Amino acid sequence: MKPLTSGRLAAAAGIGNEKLRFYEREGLVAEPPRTESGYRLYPPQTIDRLRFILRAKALGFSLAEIRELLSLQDGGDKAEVHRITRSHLEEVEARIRDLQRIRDVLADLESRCSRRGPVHTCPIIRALADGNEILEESPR
Amino acid sequence: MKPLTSGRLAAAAGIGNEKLRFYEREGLVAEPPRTESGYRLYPPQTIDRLRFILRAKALGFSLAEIRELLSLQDGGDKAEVHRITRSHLEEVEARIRDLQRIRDVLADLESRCSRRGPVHTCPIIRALADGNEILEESPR
DNA sequence: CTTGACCCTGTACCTCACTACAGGGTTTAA
DNA sequence: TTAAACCCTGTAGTGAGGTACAGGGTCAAG
Repeated sequence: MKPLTSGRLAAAAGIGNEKLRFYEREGLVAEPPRTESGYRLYPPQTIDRLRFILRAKALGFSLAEIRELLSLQDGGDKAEVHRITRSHLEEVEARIRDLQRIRDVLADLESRCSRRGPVHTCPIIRALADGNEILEESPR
Repeated sequence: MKPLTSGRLAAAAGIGNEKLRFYEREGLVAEPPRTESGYRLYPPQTIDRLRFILRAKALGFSLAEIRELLSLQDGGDKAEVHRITRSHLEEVEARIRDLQRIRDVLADLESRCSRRGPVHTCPIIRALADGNEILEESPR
């Protein structure tokens, strides 16, 4: 396969040209060689690198984490990969717990609110106004 | 109780002065009367309004949703309160499902990665590089 | 040889919810 | 009376992850 122009590479990865340039600025994709006239010519493996990025994003890794994972990909420390994954997993689990707490409160309030009558009798509004049964911890 | 200056009100609600001004600009807190010299003088009930805002935030409502809830608080439609809560609840539930899917993939990959050996044999890196067992749906 | 599709750089803008000044004026306690 | 502590306005910056031009240059088909 031959080198790809930025447009072809972006299309092959299913992203836009600007996003590709953004990833280059962010150091996720290496600066490719250029033609005489300044056009970027990407080696075809860059598609795999982009796919790697997109999959990691789908798993909720931040671009900073992805940058780390990429740097480990070719000859890094397995324990490091582990550490990053573990840390991300813990964050995800914490976020799930936060959201479940929120969901429980909301579901409870909702179920206890009859759809009729004056609004100030609504448990949702009352809970917000009076503060009973609402929690201290912060969601992100 | 007497009217409060912005600093006292902010302190009473446990927030900073600038945040208070921000909420005023955003229409969550009404513009209070002023002294001759332009100082804001808040009616003491404003503390309750701020607490309402903070509680709703703790439940993950956006400022736009909170603005709606506040406007319904004094004489709105109960069905509307319901609608907003329901819609937020559904969002929270969707987010939980996304994160659980992510958690499951991460936990599985992590458990299958021995901490030794070359990095390219690590299922985490392999999954990202080769794309097997990763999902299509996007998290937000 | 012209037209349109492509590529370049740089900068500005988007969302969300703040946060941080700069450059003043006012109030209060010692 | 003077210094600290407070208040005002307006504007700009943060972080994350992009998106959208403007104002050019280049390449391929007809």
